[in-house]
Amino acid sequence: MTPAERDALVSLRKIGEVAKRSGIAVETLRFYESRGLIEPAGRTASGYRLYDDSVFERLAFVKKSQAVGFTLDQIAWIIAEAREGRRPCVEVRQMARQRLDELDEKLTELRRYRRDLKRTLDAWDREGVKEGMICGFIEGLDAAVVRPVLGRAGRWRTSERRKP
Amino acid sequence: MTPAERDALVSLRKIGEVAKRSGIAVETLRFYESRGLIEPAGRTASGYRLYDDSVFERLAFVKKSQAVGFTLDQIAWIIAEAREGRRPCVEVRQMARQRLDELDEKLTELRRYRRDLKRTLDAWDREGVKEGMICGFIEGLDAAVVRPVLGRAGRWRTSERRKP
DNA sequence: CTTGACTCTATAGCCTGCTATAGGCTTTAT
DNA sequence: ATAAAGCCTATAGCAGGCTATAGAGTCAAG
Repeated sequence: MTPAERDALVSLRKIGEVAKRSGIAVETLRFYESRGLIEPAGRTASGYRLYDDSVFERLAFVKKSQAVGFTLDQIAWIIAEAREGRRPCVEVRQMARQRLDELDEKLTELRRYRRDLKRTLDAWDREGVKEGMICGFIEGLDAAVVRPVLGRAGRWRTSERRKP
Repeated sequence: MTPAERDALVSLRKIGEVAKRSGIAVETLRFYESRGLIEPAGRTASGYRLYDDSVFERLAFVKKSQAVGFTLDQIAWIIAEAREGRRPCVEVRQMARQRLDELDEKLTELRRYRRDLKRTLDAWDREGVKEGMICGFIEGLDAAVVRPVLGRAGRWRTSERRKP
């Protein structure tokens, strides 16, 4: 019985198999480990990571947490708490609630944004190309359109870290 | 009459004043220049950038273009076209239309996403903390929730660059 | 004439979640 | 026995739009 066969009997998998089964790339799994999201059950004598099946549950947890919108840091924090026997329910709820609020904010922003763009396009269609630098581009937009541009840089959720 | 006074008479401003008037940071202005978005009307003997008032129009153009959702590269392209005497109306319209489509897509995605999160939170409130790793967190989410997670990493507009 | 505000270039960092590369061992299949 | 495939660590790069720092020159006021 080779070592590999022994491992297989107790369901220990190398990283490649975990990647295949989970659909998460090998490099990403190592990256997740570095971020404290997963960890191998052990290592072979030669240093290969060995995972038991609980890693799939863990990965599901990570994916679902991401689906809720948590950052990897938040997820790592939750996992660390859980590992120390705590159940950070209150905080997790709060985090989720905050995400919901952020989401609503973003939705409002995007809708307004979409409305403005639509208006501009319609104006172009109605009035055709006008004077101005580019096809009446500037004229087609009223000053109100010039807003913070969606939290700068087209991102959302990024903690605003700008000096006033 | 000092050189500075002469410049003032023909409305030539140094970068700091442009920054103050436009509300755009000095470094950002230089950054914009490096990206081909603006350029000084000239330089002083000692190398200071001098801008005439057209820079404000230009900056307004940039801001408005950003407000429509164009990337700096796109904006730079439009400006370059204009500088060569072309009026890339057709392309600009197409770009705007594409942005509108992307926006609609993103809105749909966000709405669905919000709905799922709301559902999860409501379930928590209704059923209280259940079994599971973290306060029934995993159980509270059904498999359908585990989706590409908003184009990965909470971004939008980023060109999808993942291998299948 | 000095001090401090301003400007210059060049380069690096931020943010997030990966993705890729280099260089070197180990295991598996032929 | 050998070569391909897989694994290891460490480090760098990407996307996008800035922001910051270092080190040095310039200019205006007191």
